[in-house]
Amino acid sequence: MSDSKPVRVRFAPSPTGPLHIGGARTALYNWLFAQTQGGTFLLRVDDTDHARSSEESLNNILDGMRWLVMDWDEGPDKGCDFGPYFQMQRMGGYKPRLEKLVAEGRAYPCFCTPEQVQEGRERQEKEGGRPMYDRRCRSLEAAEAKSRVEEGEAHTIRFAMPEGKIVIDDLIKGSVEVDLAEIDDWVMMRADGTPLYNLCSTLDDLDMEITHIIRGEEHFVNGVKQVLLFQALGHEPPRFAHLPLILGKNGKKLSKRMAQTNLPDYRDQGYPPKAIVNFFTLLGWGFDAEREIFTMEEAIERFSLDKVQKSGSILDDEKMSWMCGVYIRNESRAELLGHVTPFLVAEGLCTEEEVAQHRAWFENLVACYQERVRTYGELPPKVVHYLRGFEDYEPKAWKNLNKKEGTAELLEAYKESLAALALPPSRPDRLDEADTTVLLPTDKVEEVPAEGSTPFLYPKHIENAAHALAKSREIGFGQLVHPIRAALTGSAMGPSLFDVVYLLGREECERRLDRAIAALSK
RNA sequence: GUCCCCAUCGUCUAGCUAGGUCCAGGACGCCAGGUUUUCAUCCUGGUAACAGGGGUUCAAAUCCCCUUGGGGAUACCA
Repeated sequence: MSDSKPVRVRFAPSPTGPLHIGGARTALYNWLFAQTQGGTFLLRVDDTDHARSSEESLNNILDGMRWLVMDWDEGPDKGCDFGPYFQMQRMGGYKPRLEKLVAEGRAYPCFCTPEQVQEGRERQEKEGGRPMYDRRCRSLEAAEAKSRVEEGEAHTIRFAMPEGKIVIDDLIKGSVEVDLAEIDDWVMMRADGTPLYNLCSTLDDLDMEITHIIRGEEHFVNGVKQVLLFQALGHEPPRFAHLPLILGKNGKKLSKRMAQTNLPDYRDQGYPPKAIVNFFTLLGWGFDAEREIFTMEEAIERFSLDKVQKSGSILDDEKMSWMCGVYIRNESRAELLGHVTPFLVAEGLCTEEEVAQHRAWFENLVACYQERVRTYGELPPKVVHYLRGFEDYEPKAWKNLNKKEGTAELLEAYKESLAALALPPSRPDRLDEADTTVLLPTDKVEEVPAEGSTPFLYPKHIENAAHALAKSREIGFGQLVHPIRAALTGSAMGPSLFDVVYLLGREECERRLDRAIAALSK
């Protein structure tokens, strides 16, 4: 039984486009399986579709795998015993065995043109049968075939399908009986002499001692062809596990219309890779009855192929989004800032140097938005006003400013009350101590020291002052807070207002209050 | 069309292998409350499913059959 051999699995993408999320999940399940078995996970590039393969796609796939932290034990960039890991570089091994199969009558040259084959298919379909190659070249005399080949006549090599039935014992689908008469005499080698997927893949899996082939369900019929080829070659085939597909919201095969299908897009928008991996692991497999958030280490402890769902699953991007939020909320402020910085820089809001210089302030800033974003990419637009100011008041904010008579005067009073408080200075004169001593957001601060006992004012103290002001003017706290938020941020939403005041610092708060007062008096 | 696979809340799933503990559990979403200076987070509660029909059995979400529905495959693509 192949089970006794050391487990070796492979992810074998064809570099014809960016890494698709379906492919990423296939890779993930292979990786997971290898981990659970203490086996080897290798990456092989199935680039026999030379017309569509590109180096760009290859790099894209490799980057995507690395981003998801699925490391491979063997692959294109690693020197190992079973290389090379590009099929196009393994050509030498294909020809002799192909010739042997022809000599044995297990494969045969076919001189039909694509057009002739197509006609044959259409005719059969019209007659109510299955659209298959009519196998006319299979009955050619061996000698005749040989001489035509030697004369250089264009031909493909087809596999001579045996008769009868075969039972595939799929690790996910279970036993499936297939009538061989349903399957074409498939082409192993093109007329131009280049080999095709089912040939290369089989030979490579054989040579690389692959024990388990885990891949998408669309390959199921290929599995039958490959088993037959293994047998024709006199070898025990590996075990197969065909994963159900990921479907779009309408239950149809996932397409670009329905969701993002390319992994790089998720990375570019700032989805946390761990959340993606968690989510895709869960899509088609259940951790247990109660939990859906888990680490890969935990998944490895209990992952098994026979627990994989047999039916396709619809990608629910709302749930994925929720899960991303969970992961972001669980990050430390330093991790969060590390992940967000590239997005801030890409938006031109700051440079890496600035972040490094004012690390404490930036950590406080992003920490205030940690519960308000689900991807790293959502953060920059929310914090742009701290770094660049804002152009116009949002309609809702403007309404909050204008709701009542006397708001300008109220803002003036607030500004004066601020003058009495020990607010930290605004950037660029900000002091690091202001943000290393006082950590935001306040609702995560457990204990606030008494006012005056520390050199820096806590947002809580700023809030106390605001309460006092509201009381003295006999207005509700909300009546005070809403216009101030609008004046300070141009928006009606955001973190605790006094965290905002703290982050902005004295001069900037005064500036923005003045601006609002001026705007109101127009 | 033909062949293969699948079928639990709108969605992801637990339960099905060894039928009773399931008038079906969790999560996302949604709805309603609570916390709160807004938004978000958080907490509480609610909504909602065994596709249909036949069997087998004392007993079926769990086993069998049919129907229906969905998916995949039918390339000198992978």
